[in-house]
Amino acid sequence: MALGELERAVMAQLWAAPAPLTVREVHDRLDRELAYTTVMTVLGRLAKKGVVRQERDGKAYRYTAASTREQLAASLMLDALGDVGEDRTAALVAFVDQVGPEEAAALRAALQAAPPRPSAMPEVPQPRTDGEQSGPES
Amino acid sequence: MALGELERAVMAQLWAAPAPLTVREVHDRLDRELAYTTVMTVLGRLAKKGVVRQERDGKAYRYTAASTREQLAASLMLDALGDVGEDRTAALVAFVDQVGPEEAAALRAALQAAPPRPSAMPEVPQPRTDGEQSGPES
DNA sequence: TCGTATCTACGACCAAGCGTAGTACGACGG
DNA sequence: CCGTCGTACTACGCTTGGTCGTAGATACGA
Repeated sequence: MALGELERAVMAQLWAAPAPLTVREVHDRLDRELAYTTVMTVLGRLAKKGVVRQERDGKAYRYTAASTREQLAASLMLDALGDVGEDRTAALVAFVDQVGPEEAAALRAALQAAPPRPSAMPEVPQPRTDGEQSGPES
Repeated sequence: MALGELERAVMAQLWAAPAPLTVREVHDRLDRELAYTTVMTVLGRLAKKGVVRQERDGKAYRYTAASTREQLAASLMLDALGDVGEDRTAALVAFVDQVGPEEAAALRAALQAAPPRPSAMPEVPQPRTDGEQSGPES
């Protein structure tokens, strides 16, 4: 689904904030000179896509990112992987070839942490793994 | 940049063919009922994006994919990684968490095959687009 | 030399997604 | 009762992708 430029900027604010933000708060934190309603529209669109969650707070809404930045990035990568590659493993090989050594190292470490066990659940608070979470599918 | 639906279908034909194809050939192989010019336009756009290369063959052009399907998938994944994640390694960890065990195994194997070496660029056709090369950037 | 079949080059149209914003309207505090 | 704040709805311009039509060059057979 891939976010647009402004959408990404908005997400950045949500990710940076420790707590849910209102439209006004997001608007104020964005450096750009935007109309209040612009930010509202964007947040609404993000909510419709499932990328952010909105919770009522009195008259206003507060918005939170539905998944972490990393999870979203991972989902997007998965999308790309599925879109073009039917041979996923081959694509992954190519991917490893294209990432730099640092990233390769990171991958190695990640794979070590999550062995071929389906239950790759460390004691880290895994965000909301019910029906759907990390996958704002396109 | 992410390809559209038709664009992907066209690419599939190019990847499936053993040799460069003309517009007509692609058109004939596509199952859909499309105007000849539609396929031509799409091929032209793909060429402009650097995803396919066109070589003159008499009056007509012959088209080839600029990179393998796997490489393109990998590039797209890289794009996704860069778009949302500034913390690339963390995103990679999340990615590993999201891929299935089979893919994880593939990754492991790929990492084993390609040790901490820089410049892991095989002799695969790099998208000859004068200005830019390895990246059908978004 | 004509007519026809091919091609490419251009331009056009439409739908969808994104950036941007105005207007209408309900709720609240003075 | 009135200004403020917040949401809902609508809209418009742009870009991109899907889909063609038309025009111009060219090759080939009659």
